[in-house]
Amino acid sequence: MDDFATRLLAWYDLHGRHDLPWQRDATPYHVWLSEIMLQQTQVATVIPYYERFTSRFPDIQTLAAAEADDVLHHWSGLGYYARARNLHKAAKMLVADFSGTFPADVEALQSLPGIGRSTAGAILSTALGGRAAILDGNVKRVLARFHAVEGWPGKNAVASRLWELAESHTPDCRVADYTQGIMDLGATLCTRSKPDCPRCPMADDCAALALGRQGEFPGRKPRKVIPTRTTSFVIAHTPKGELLLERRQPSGIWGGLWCFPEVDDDAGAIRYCEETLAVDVARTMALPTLRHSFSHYHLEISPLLLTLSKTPALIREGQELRCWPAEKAPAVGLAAPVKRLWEQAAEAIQNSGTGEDL
DNA sequence: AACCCGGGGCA
DNA sequence: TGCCCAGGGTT
Repeated sequence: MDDFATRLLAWYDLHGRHDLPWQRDATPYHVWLSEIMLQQTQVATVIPYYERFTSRFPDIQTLAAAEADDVLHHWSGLGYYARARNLHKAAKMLVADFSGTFPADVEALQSLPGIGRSTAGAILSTALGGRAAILDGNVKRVLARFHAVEGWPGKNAVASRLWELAESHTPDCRVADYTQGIMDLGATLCTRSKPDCPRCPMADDCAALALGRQGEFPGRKPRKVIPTRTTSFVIAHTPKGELLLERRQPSGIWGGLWCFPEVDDDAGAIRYCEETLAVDVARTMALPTLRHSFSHYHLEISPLLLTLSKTPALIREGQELRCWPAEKAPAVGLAAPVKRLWEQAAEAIQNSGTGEDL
């Protein structure tokens, strides 16, 4: 075991995190689920989702047998919904092809959707007793600093170098503790901003610290200007007090989730009601515009609440439409802004019932 | 407003 | 192999 691993393990025993929800009963299922949720998402955000998800889907068989809408519902607000679709698909594959148990090798794990090299390494080393390196965001930061690895880890050459280093430091024993420890170090001391070097067990040999350049590693992603797109949402309100949603395409933004029908502008919203839903619009009310940011563009959403003169027939060629009572957002997959808008619309409807005109 | 984050998919 | 895509939270 190299000195890096020795010191890291000693630090982990004293100062690492030992009480995360998925550490309580570190089954492969629990570790897998946590690792998928932790992709692109911080621990504090994940915890409440993890708790809700595991109480609804306590084991892989329950997950494999569940409805996609139910799975997406429990993912709503967490983002990157492809993760949930891949998770569900992988659960079905594990039950069908591996009798519900996880294969204990990196290759087989990586053949499952949503599991790449790092996630496979984490599952194998943390829950299956194997030896494999991981390279998540925390580990990249620790290694890039310790070895002063220049460049942005999104570049292949930089990532390859970091993987080499990750492999070389991974010990032969106590791999689970080492893996958790290096993630904990990155999450608690070797943080992106204001790293706590005085408390760091690696400080003596940290190349970035020696150079006084901790803040410069890992190298930043080259950034570019991102455009703003505008869109309008049709919030159709039926005489029964229901709101209408449409299921989105399985791929792309908010894939497979339910969303208010999307049109170009207010005129398009009226046209949508009259032509697609084939009902007249009694009243309209604009709700406040909201801005939602993606990594590659900003979306400016103009929501228009439209009171329909009668309930529309919902049989449409090639699309899925459904109405739910406005009082409560339905238990299906909803993107964060859609959920927020649903609540705003419900409030606006309630207020209009107490005398205020739409 | 800038920045961060693993993996899938496609040219 | 090298981009592009995707959604939240944090700073």
